[in-house]
Amino acid sequence: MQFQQLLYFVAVAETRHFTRAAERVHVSQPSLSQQIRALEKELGAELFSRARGNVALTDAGEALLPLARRILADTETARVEVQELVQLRRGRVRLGAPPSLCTGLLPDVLRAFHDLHPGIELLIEESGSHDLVRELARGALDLALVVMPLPAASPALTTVELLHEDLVVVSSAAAPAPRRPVRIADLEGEPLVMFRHGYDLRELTVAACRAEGFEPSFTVEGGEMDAVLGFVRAGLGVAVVPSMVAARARDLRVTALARPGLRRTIAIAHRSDVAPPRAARELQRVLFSAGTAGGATGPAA
Amino acid sequence: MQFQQLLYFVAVAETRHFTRAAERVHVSQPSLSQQIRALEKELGAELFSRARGNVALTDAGEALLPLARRILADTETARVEVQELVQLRRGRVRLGAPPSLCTGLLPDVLRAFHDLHPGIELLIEESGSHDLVRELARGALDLALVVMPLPAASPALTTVELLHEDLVVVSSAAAPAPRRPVRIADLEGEPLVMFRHGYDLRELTVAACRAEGFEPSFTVEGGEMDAVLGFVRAGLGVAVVPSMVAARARDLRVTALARPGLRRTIAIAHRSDVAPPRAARELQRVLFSAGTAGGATGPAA
DNA sequence: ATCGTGCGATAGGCAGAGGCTATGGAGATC
DNA sequence: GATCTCCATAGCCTCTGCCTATCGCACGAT
Repeated sequence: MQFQQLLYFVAVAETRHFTRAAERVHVSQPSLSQQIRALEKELGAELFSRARGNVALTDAGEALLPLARRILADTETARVEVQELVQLRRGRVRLGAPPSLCTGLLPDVLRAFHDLHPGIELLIEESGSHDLVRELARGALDLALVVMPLPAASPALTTVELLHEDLVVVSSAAAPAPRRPVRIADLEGEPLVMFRHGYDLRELTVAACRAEGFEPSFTVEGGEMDAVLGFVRAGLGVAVVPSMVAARARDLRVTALARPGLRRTIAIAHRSDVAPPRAARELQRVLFSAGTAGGATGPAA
Repeated sequence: MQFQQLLYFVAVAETRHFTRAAERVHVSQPSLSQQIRALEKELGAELFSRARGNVALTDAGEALLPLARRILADTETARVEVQELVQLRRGRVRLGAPPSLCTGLLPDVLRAFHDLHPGIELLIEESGSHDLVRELARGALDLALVVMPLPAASPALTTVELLHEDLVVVSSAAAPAPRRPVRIADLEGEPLVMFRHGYDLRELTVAACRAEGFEPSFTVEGGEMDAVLGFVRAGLGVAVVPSMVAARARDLRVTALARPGLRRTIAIAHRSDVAPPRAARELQRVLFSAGTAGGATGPAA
């Protein structure tokens, strides 16, 4: 049994006419007759009574017709469904990202992506890089934005650098302006508002201070991104955040760090062994065009 | 898209293994790979992610799988349904027959047929030959038992003689026994119980009397078969009926007609231009074996 | 590090299936 | 009775699907 045979069969059933059915399916009449015969032979039953000038379904033909129609409709559905995935009219991307990027980069990028492909479902997992790497490996995520370098002993992931973010110091607009530009060493003794454990920014900042030979002092610690910014706004201290996040908090004073400053590298990661779904690759593309077009520094040359 | 490709696709999806899938569907592994590739190319999307040692469905594959399963299940159903018709496990016969045969021949034959093929639906249309011929031509009946010869101007029907029935005279067991054997001429003046118009038996009997030069006289006329027998039983007169019917009315006196007597020829008719359904052909076969095995005379040599 | 092993992809050849054109033959039509 | 319509048949060609043989690659064991 073959799809063409069913197609021809339905055409004959509907036209009650071999020659016209052949025209409809764009084959010669003998080819159509031959295929109908082959189908009848395989099923072991005549499907049409070929009375002169009056082709009619036999009982076997009547039994086959609805199933043939359904099979053909299903094949069409299959084609359409796959096409919708291919053409990004439907689909799903499971994207992991650290909180700082969810606040800074993602809103605009996801908005742009959604405008391009409104049929694609976007699932965001907001976690530290460590968790994201694990979820990627499990197959629970298609893509993740991660802070480089990845934790040691990472599973086989492919990473592509997306952008470098400069870190800046934010402080309350009401407080006295700090010296500009701020050096890391200037943060010694400075009251800091610090993220909870798990933020890459925390590890990065603390490591930088230790490299300068001091332990940073926290007035408040443990909050998420929004809370940290709120504490800073309330004058509880200053915080080190990505420039992209600082740019969005317009009522805070933003001070750059003195060279060489602090920067972190954001990369897009996915499993090396399986190609991400079409929609995920498209999101990756949009992320890159946004990354290079936006204010942050693009990937290293 | 082809059925085999879907079959191979489902096999790979279920085994997650090209080589084992190829074994399962009894083709070589390259052939299977090639067909999967062809399917992927036609659909324009990868269906499997071929990670080393871990073949997995892509999103397109996930979308296709349920439809592929359903399509394959439908083809199997189609095969089975047609087979059931072919093997007479299912089906329908629309049989027309005159009342005398519905009373005489059919009960036993239909019982035998039903025992052979309990899944076949039997629809009986009880009418005069004239109506039956019309219904056959319309396609409302598959087969009809008709009294020969057919009415003039019959549409293109194929008839096969089934049996010759002798007509006999039945009379009340309580009434005085008629002379034996009765001649047609003896019916002159004899009170007759006569069927309603439309019975072939009526036309046949009246024609026979007229051929002898007299008009038959009816005490009661217009009843169906059962009513006529009842009137005879009640002593209202005698009636001319087929021997097969008379044999079933055991409380009536049955008297043969003197040679050459009266007989009628029963034939099986169907449209010449379309072959009857399988079940109808089978009923035809059973009718013949019953006709030759039963008490009546078989078809003319 | 090297080799063996398992697995999917690739190459090349063969046979069959399905398509086409041309033609046959049986009813219907004028 | 000539013609027309329409489905079946015949013969040929191409393309496809299957096969065997082999490659390439990653992984595991030695």
